[in-house]
Amino acid sequence: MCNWLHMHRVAYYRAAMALEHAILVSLAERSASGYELARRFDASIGHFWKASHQQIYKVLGRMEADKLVESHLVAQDGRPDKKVYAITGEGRDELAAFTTTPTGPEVLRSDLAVKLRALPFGDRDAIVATVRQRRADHLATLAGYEASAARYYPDPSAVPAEQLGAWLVLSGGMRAERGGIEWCEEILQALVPQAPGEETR
Amino acid sequence: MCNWLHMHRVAYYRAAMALEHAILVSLAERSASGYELARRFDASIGHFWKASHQQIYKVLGRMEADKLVESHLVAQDGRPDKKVYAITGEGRDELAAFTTTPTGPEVLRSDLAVKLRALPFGDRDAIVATVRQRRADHLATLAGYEASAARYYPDPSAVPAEQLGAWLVLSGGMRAERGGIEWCEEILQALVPQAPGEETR
DNA sequence: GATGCATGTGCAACCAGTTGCACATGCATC
DNA sequence: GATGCATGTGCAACTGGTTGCACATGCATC
Repeated sequence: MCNWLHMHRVAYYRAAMALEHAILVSLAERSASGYELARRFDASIGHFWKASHQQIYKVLGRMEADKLVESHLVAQDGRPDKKVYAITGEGRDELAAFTTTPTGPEVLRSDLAVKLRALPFGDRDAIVATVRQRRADHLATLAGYEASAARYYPDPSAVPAEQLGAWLVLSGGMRAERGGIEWCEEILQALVPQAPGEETR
Repeated sequence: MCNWLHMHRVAYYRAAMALEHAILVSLAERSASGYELARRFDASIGHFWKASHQQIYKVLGRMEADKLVESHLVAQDGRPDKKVYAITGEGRDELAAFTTTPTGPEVLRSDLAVKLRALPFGDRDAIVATVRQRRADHLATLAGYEASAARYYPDPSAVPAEQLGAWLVLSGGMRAERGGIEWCEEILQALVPQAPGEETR
């Protein structure tokens, strides 16, 4: 029972709705409640696609109306009931179709870049502090990724086929963090020239 | 004449409104019409912060109401009149204040990551094609950045202080593109194992 | 018994950005 | 003269996402 609006949306906006597809991937791997999905987005997928629980519930509702997922209530003891969502056949079709659509160039939005360009008009020390913070964030995120990598992919040259995609994503995440760290260090070198040893924190 | 809404917005949303700040930076460097700003966003700043001309006109209108910028009409011959915007003192204050606000971790949204995680549920060849396209896009963007770098910063070790921020942004852009290219190549190696020479396109 | 916390679902208001469209000038080209 | 293009400004409708809030269960802790 697709109404016109639904068809319109699927036809024209598919490329822009990656949150739906991220949820479909997550549910294709394992069924989950909205709450569990939100925590997965905090933990693994969320490193590459953030989503609040409110947004997830909203999208899940729409996806259920679109028959991409279906839910059933599960009673629990010691905790509130939960609504477990599972991907449908239509959802799997949509996910497969998504992989065949071309992806436009990534949109990157860098607050830090704007601040750097504002260097002549702003507070140099504050910007340096921001860069140090950013560097620390990248280091912490990288450490988390490396722990995941060591745990789940101890031998990167022999990743099982069904985990290859997830491994490549994690590897890309580590690359991005390392690149971010190097950029921060280049910036600090340029803005705070001093003995390299002092730049450890 | 700040109304309550305005104060509310400035107080709570400053960190999230980087487009305004990107425009302020651009206008601090040189006054411009909306049309010219849109082209700058296509050319230089836009590599790190996209904005359509419609969005720019909308934000400029709000910024003028907020007294961050001011405009005057300029008649031209052979072309339509234009409305040239200039940054105000208040705008410069706002820009300086922006540089002192902490920046949260960057939100990255990667369609490609979602597609990679969808590998077991989708079309491997189509994903490979997407990665090849992405790699080509990164190569083209990088070539553009390198041309800018060679032209405007022939000696990276001696960048004038007032251009340092812009140079660091450009350098970060090149880093990001090179990182993206390497990631694409890692993905292609993993998905299409073959003689390296064949992976040139 | 109150307070806080993890679990669990969701609405309402708002904001930023996209898409599609409208309309205007003046030049160059078919 | 029509058609297209670069220049120029902008509105209306919509979507994706954020923020703030509400409400519920049951456990542990003060």
